[in-house]
Amino acid sequence: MRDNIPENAAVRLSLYLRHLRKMKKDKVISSEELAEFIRTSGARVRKDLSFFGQFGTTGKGYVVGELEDTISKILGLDQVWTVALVGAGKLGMALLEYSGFKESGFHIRIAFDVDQSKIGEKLVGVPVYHPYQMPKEIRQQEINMGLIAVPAEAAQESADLLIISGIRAILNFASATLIVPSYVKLMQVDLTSQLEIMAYFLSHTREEKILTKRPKWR
Amino acid sequence: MRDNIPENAAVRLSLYLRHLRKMKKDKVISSEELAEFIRTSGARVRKDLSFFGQFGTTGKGYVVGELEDTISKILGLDQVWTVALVGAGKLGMALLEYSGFKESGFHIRIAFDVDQSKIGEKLVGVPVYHPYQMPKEIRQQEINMGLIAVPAEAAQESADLLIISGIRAILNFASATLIVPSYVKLMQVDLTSQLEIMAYFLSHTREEKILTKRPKWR
DNA sequence: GAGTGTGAATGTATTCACAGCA
DNA sequence: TGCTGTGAATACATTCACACTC
Repeated sequence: MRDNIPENAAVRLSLYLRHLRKMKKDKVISSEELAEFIRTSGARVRKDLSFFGQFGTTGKGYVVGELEDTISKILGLDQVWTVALVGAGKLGMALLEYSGFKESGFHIRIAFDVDQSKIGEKLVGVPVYHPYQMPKEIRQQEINMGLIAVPAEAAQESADLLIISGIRAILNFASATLIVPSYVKLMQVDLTSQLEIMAYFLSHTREEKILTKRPKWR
Repeated sequence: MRDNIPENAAVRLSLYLRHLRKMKKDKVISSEELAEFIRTSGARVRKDLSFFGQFGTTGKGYVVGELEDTISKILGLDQVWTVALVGAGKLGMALLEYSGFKESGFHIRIAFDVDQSKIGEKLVGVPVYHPYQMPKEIRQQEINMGLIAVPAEAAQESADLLIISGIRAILNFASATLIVPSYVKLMQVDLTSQLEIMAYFLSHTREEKILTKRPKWR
């Protein structure tokens, strides 16, 4: 247990969890079954879990409810995480209105924007401040994470402010490559980049590949 | 050149491109400089490019404008890509309104929704159809890619319809693990999952790590 | 001299395969 | 018998290091 955990074990754990949540809590599931859903191997599932302990019953599998709790704890989801939104434009508003966050224990508590007409108001129940108030407000309200939804030009500045304010995890929606210290976890959601990758795939996939590699599908 | 291309070379190429676009076209840049921006090594940049040919000048580096064109071609961005949106709710609308797509050569040409009040209308200039018209319309209008922005329960169904309609690249925003044939490129944008990964990071990063691994920062 | 292009060396992730247990 | 947990084997990705060119 726990020699060295693969970089993206957390990614997979999150996916396992998503699947487990949809299942009956008292069902028993094998690593192979769970793996199939996430498009990986049973061995990978077992190894991912083995880094953190032994949760299965030999010869049986894993009890769904137990495993769900275990993974939740591993991911740190046994607490509420507080989130700050930087940028309350169209995208920012969509994020504020997205209910999925709260359901999963992520609460957007505060927003920042330079638009004077928004400052002092509440948007979807969330108070809006000017960015210069970030260090003070984020510390006071003990915010854990930041979402950046500003234009690309302002993204680095926003990140710098968040980091100065003590934030150690940032989800960036701006189409900009941010530079952050390595003790900050930066994740990127860049739609244009994703489409470009799909374009690459479409451009480079030849018919032969499609025909020869056709797999079992559902 | 071109023995076997790493899975995520396309991801990095897209990032290189983003940086090059911001630079003077006649500047010459070394692999090391380009790498620094993207947080990788010069060797990795050179290797990524070497899969596709030789584009640099020994002893000098790469001409920004030329490299930009080259990478654009590699990614298949020398054409317009047509996109279908499935689900015209809040998120769908935000996607329709997002101007970044068109700037990069991705045009949302058609949308699908089950909401009768939207069908037959145009949203942000894009006509809305009922999903049952997908196979016909997508073929007729020669759409290349699909965006799924429906509730999780309807996501698999939407994917199936897109695939039946001939779509080979799907960007899924629903919080659902979709099953698609391997000849379809599926990319996932799952905000909840991203936040969970950040929670994991925050839960498992100990102070010692922060202190010992402190790096150069800007 | 400076920096590309690339085989060889290293490091990391995934898969294999099986001992051991319910 | 069926499936976990895990070392060993394999595959894959990254980095190193240097011959070669402008």
